Amino acid sequence: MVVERNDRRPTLEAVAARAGVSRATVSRVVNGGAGVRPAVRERVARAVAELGYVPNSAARSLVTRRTGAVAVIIGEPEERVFSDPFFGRQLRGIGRELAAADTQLLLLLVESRADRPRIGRYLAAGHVDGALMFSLHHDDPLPSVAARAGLPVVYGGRPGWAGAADDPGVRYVDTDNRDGARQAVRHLRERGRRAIAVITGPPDQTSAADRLAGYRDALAPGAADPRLVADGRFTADGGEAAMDRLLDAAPELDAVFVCSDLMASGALRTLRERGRRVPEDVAVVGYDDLEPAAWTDPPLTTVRQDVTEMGRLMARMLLREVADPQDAGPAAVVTPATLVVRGSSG
Amino acid sequence: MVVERNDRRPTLEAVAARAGVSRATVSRVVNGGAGVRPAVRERVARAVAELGYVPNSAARSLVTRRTGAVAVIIGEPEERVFSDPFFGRQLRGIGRELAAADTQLLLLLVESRADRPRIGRYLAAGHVDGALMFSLHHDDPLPSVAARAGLPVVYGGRPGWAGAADDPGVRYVDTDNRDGARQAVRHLRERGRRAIAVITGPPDQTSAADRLAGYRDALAPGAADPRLVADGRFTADGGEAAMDRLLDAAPELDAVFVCSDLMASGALRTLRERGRRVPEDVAVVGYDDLEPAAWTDPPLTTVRQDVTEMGRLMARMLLREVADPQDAGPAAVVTPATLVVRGSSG
DNA sequence: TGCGCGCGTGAGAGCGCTCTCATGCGTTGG
DNA sequence: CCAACGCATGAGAGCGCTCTCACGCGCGCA
Repeated sequence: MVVERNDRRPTLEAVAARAGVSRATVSRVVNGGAGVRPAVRERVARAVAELGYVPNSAARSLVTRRTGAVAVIIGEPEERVFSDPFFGRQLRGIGRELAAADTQLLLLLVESRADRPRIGRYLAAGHVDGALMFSLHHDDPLPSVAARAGLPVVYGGRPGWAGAADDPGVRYVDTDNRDGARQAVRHLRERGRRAIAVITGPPDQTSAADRLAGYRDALAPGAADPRLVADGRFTADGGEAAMDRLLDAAPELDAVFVCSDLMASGALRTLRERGRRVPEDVAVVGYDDLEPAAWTDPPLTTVRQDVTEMGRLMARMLLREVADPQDAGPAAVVTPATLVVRGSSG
Repeated sequence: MVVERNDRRPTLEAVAARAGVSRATVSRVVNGGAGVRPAVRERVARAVAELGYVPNSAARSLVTRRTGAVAVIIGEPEERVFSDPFFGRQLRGIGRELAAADTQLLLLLVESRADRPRIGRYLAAGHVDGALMFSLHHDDPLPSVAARAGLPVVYGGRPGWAGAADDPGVRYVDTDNRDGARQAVRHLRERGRRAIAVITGPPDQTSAADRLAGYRDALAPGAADPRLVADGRFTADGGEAAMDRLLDAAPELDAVFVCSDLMASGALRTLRERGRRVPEDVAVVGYDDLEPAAWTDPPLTTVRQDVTEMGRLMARMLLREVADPQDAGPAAVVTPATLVVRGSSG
């Protein structure tokens, strides 16, 4: 026997019938109730409550062309997303800002290559009013899918593809990586260090490229030395290996600017193993100011970025564009970086 | 000057006109193309490609009553979600299973109390076909909101409210916490331990309650001793404090079963501080088998649960119910727990 | 040659909502 | 006392899609 499940949820029509008014009036009440006599509004509100009416989002967004939701897309495998406190803090900022605008945050994880088409379709199909994108490789197809669909997007960090920085249609929030790096290196120079090495991230990430540029900016004229540059791939192990290579190539180095705290933790390990004292023999400055940075021995001097605030800014930018695509507002916002001096730099 | 942005995306109508067929035929092609002559199908496909047509999800789900998306709801603040590898691994299992069914995973974070109504509305409004819920407090309103909306839900871990376990309408995937605890305690007894203490989690979480029950099951008859039970609240600090209390109350204890690895790390700290050797004086068994468990000194004997597999099972259960609400299938699945013996238990 | 059948296609209703516009009522001012 | 106005309400179109049903064509069979 097939049970006829009549679990159709109540419609506007049903509420209207119960309250003895028209659909239009119920709609008005549900959407704020302006221009409805208090007595009627009251009656409708009661009917809504009694039936447990909730507007059907599909029907509503079919006509309003709005969904009240925005997607956050992180192009990293779960293992990184769920172990790096960076994303958590950024999401907190985003979440708060969106909640204030009564907008639902949908987190979409892009793990494998195969996820892209599905997510692209999801975006293009109009499930969301906009998207925030992070950590996409420069050849990721999602930005162009979004652009073709006319979907507002704000990027976390300056996107890497050619021309992105100058395209006023590409909106992003970034921190001043270049200046942060400059501060770090200047600080090392002020402490009297002269042979300052750098451990960089993957050159195809703009944050890594910018930090390297800042390092070069702040170096003494003529102090640039290719032996003092090593790629640590933004991982702890990579940092460890890079430090090894640097010490082999340039044993005389007396400082190292490491472009992420994670890599710095690896570099510290190598320095300890090879008997270099920090900061006496080699001063170390990291980048990011993750919590564990303060736990290292000695505590890590590093560069802080206000990640939560960046999240807020991204959300605000997106909401503004969603509300009014005409009103452009700034295409990019760059937040300052601050040096946090601890023991590792002497 | 206001630019008339005609960025309306192409509709079925437009594709139909271009291909010289009716809307119905285009719809057929878009949805698989069964019963359409190859030549026509080809023509339509070309028109779709040329116009970059993507079906409007709102219109579609208005009639199909399907969205092709399911929500994952985690009732924890971001800081926990994004630092506990547990969720990441579970999400990987879920994500794989959903991707195979071409279903989009939406992660909804519930941080503050104020988020609930919005999320409740999101679920009730029909944005998703079903939901997976984790870590909800037993008084969380979301389950009842979902139930009222007729939304299929599968819980991660047996839900805690009264009667949940016996209600065939409540579906969940859990691990056999009770048996895992039994194995742990039995193992300690086999190693000759007699005064076996336990550090539990919050009693309102079913996993904590079940593990405590398993501990009691496996104890020697008459060996139950209230001095040997302490609540560590599932945190490292809580475990540290609980161990302190246990040693004060029952200095003769020769083993402790700690209901989570995190708490065990705290307990190990206390034992070291108070000069008890592990495992010679006090044997320790944890629970969860998080990665860091193997890093402790000595490496932690613990109980492993296949978290990724649990995620898969949850997703599969949900998809099955979404596909056919009649076909109930099992209301609950309990996966086995396995003891992993390392150095801390002697 | 005639009838019926099956298959490919189109016409059109309807999903649940919003929004415009018309309508009807009460109110005010001349 | 009537015209004019404003405000609350209702009627109805239409958002973009799916799906049922009817239609017409070509075929096989009697």
